[in-house]
Amino acid sequence: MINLKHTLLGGQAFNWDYKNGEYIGFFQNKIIKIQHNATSFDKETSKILRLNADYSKILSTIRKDNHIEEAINRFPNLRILKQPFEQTLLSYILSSMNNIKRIRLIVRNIRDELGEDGLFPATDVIAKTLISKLRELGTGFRAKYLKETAKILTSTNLSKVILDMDEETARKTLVDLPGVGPKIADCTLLYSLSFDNVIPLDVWCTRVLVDLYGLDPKMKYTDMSAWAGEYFEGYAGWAGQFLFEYIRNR
DNA sequence: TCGCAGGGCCGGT
DNA sequence: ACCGGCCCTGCG
Repeated sequence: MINLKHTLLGGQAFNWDYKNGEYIGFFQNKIIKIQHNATSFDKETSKILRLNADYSKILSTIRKDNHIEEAINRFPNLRILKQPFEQTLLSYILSSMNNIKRIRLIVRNIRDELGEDGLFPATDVIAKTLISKLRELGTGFRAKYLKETAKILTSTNLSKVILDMDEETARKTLVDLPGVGPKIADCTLLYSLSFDNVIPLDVWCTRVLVDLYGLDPKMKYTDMSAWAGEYFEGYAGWAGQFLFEYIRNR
């Protein structure tokens, strides 16, 4: 059984709700529903949930100490999602200096005011929306970043070519976008592009690495990231997700 | 109540 | 490399 609750409603997606026994996710081109007790999934849902990932191998690789062990036991069958690129990137632009509850609210404001039929709006719609309108929806200082990045996505073939890039090339490309720094780039690399050894170092994950793993809090982002990547041997992203949920819910 | 902090990033120095 | 500022609001 997939841990749908913590996978869909945890920290890696902002577009799912739980209602009447089913999880409902809104995307730019479709609504996806998953029964809470589902044991089989259609092709599309399987792809999003990454059912073909070698879960037992991932777990056996990252089980390196008591902290991660506890986190895994606390959130059994937690998965990393594979989410559509543009919506993921745009949503995470809203995450900077924000909290999850409010990010979820803003994402819904954008859906309700700019989207149609309950869908998240197409990227070109966001690109054409006035900054003032975006600010009305609660985006704050991120409004111009959201619009500018949306404009770049609609006027280039970035969304297509990034799918064939290696990790470093993709990261550099992402960081060049307005409102996208190392953290948001890493979220996109992991939650959409499936680079499993990328660990988005937000305040929570940094706190874990400092408090539980003894890293120097003054370490630079890239150094801390490299440490985690080596320690968790290819699956730092998965380890980070367990630890993130663990520390946020303790 | 009130001040801090929230899945950071940008621009100036 | 470092640091102040930033929209807005949830939370203790």
